[in-house]
Amino acid sequence: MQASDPQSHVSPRLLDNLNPEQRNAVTLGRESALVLAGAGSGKTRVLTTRIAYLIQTGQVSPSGLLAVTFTNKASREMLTRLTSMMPINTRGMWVGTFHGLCNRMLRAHYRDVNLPQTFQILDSGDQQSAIKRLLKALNVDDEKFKPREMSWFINSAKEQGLRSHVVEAKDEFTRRQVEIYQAYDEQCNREGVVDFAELLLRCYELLSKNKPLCEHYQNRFKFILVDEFQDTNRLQYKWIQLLAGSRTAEQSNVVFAVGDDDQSIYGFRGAEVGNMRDFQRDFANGNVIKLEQNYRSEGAILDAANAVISHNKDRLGKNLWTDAGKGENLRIYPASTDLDEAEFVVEEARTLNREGMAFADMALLYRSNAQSRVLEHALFRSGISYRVYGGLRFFERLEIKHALAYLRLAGNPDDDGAFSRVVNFPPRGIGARSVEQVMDLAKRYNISLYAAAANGIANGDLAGRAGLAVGSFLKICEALKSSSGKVSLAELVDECLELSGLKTHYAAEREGADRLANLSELVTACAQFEETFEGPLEGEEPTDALTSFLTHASLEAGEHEAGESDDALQLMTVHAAKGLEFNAVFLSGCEEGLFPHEQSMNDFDGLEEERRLMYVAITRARKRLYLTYAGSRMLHGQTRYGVVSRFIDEIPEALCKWLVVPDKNAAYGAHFGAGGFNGGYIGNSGVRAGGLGSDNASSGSAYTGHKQSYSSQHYAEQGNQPYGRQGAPDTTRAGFETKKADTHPFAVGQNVKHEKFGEGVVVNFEGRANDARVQVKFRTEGVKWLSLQYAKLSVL
DNA sequence: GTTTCATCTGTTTTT
DNA sequence: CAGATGAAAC
Repeated sequence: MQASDPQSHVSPRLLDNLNPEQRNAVTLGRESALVLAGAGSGKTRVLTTRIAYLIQTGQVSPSGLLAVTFTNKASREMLTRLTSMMPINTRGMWVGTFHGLCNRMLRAHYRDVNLPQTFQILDSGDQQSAIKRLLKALNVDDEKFKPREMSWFINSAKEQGLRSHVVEAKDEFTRRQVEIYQAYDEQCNREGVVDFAELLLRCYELLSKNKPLCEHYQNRFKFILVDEFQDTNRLQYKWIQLLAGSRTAEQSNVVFAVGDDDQSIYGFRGAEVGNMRDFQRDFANGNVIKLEQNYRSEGAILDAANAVISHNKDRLGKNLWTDAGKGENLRIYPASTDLDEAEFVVEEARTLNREGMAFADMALLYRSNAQSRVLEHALFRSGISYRVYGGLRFFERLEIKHALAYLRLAGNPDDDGAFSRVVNFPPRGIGARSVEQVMDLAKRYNISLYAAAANGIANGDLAGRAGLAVGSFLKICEALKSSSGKVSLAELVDECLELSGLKTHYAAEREGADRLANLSELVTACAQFEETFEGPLEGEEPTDALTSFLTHASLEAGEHEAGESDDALQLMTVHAAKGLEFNAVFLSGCEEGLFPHEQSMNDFDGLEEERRLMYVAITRARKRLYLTYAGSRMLHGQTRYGVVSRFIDEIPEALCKWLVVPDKNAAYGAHFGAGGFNGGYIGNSGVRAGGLGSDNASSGSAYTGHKQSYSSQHYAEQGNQPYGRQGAPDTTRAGFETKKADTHPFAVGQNVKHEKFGEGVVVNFEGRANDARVQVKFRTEGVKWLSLQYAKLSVL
């Protein structure tokens, strides 16, 4: 390797435009290293360029390296970039997520791990229902052992590499949990299914127990690259250790780990930041490369991020810098309510758009999904197109799950989860009673539900109406099973939708149109999948298209990729935004209890993780960042009063520009009337420094008379400590509702009465003055739009 | 056996 | 507030 300069073989521009640290990382020799890559420091670029570099310099063949990421998106991105850098056939390369790669190994050695070739993967929902089913079968009180908590217990044990027989049980309760854990694993084995954590654990055990096999992989993967290392859990760490080989340092494979401890935001699901420290000890041996130059955000944004994260105690230490200018200050908007916050975002996004920024370059972020509702509502009314990421994904939709359950049964009749999901869906006269009979039979003979049902009918245990109904269900499954080898995947699904009666069922249902559309989307998805589906590589176990598709459905859940074309504002949680960047970012709900979330703010680790989450949020923005919070918001059906997030307080005042809406009416009046008034709020820096009183008084006559309004009251009362306990929420509330009454008397939620339609409640409104219309949900007449000008509507 | 209504509950992030 | 579950009506 030293004989000839390896760089001479490298394609001409591969290493261009890399800064010294990046280049260092890319061209590193045969040694393990930890790359501490700050947000926006070109992490993915380094990772992919290194792969290209290793291949081009002949240090490794494409099949001799293993690159593992955390998300499907990241691995796809890696492959895309790689193919754009060099002509390469990525098929056969071991690039994927932890779960994807483990799945691949388990499929290849399914006999060694005691799994059926067609084993299926339980997603978290499937796992939950499996546990519920188990608890019922064991006659365990699911109030005392809640399925949620049980799945947490089981998953965290697995993520630490612990099987039930080695879990320590200090008390009776835990002992019982361990028993359930064991029973759960037995159930999964019986049914031939694995959950997410099992995928990793089973693979780890395969390698650790099967020395020749482990050595085979160790010999193969000379270079191992790990993305988002801070998100790895203990089991993943040990898996990497196994593959790296625990031989002498010279012989051991090279592990190149890239991560950012400041962006570790998955501790709640078992990720251990501590792995980064351990890695330095076990692998890198002090070999740490820091990427600290940020190419994404402008100065003020970056400074704010650094300031916030500096409050964390437990850090490896890293400070991002940029040679971009200071840029704009962060804009902070204290909204009166969540509705006000949403309206602000709408107005502001519109203004930015008018000024030339595409909506698609803006993101609206929130801490928890529940917050998106109000925001979406405001966007919907404004007519701005938007896209929500996350939420329920394609393969998680109920109707899709049902259809997939039939397909799973076609592939593996022992899948009791799938069986119970659809025995009586669509309803075919198999009630709880009949299902119980089948379950009893299954338990008595220790066989699957499917087998029990078949036996029961054959030997008369299951007779009469119940027997007939169950028989018809089994017929459907058999028909699908016999078709599965013969027809194409898409045809099979089509047949499944017909035979099962799902199509008919949803066609008859009042609100079934969407579900029907999704089902036909499923057929399309199958056709597409089949097109790209390639048989096994040489030496690989053949996997049929059906099993592959079902695996794909569990592992990838189907991100929404439609609608890329139109210019839509992007809505997502902060977690979902990790790795992305936008010209403008709105971070909503910057309130204590929400962000930091109340579930996390009480313990030290939780709070530090929340702060890292804040750091992630801030560093998503390139040019402009808005932080908004609301004095009150609806949460779980009741109004909650919030105070500004401590994280905002951790941002130096000099980087902030406070936006205040002194009076909504004045702002709207100006907005709709005179054209010149832009936005309706006044920039105010130094508010928190205590200068507000005078600032407020001098900033214009338009609103000085409205001391009632939330913002001014807020500051007037609280001076330079804006987030003390909320003093007078009642005034706030009154102020807000008065405002509503001014626009028209029928606020959302108002109970009203109509001469013809009777009583109802206002659910929406639009327009103003003469052409105002309200949407009313009547008790008996359904939902109607009414024009206030004509409809005789009275307040109740 | 199925539908509907009412009550309850749980609320962070996800491969 | 919404989704899930359970009890009573159909």
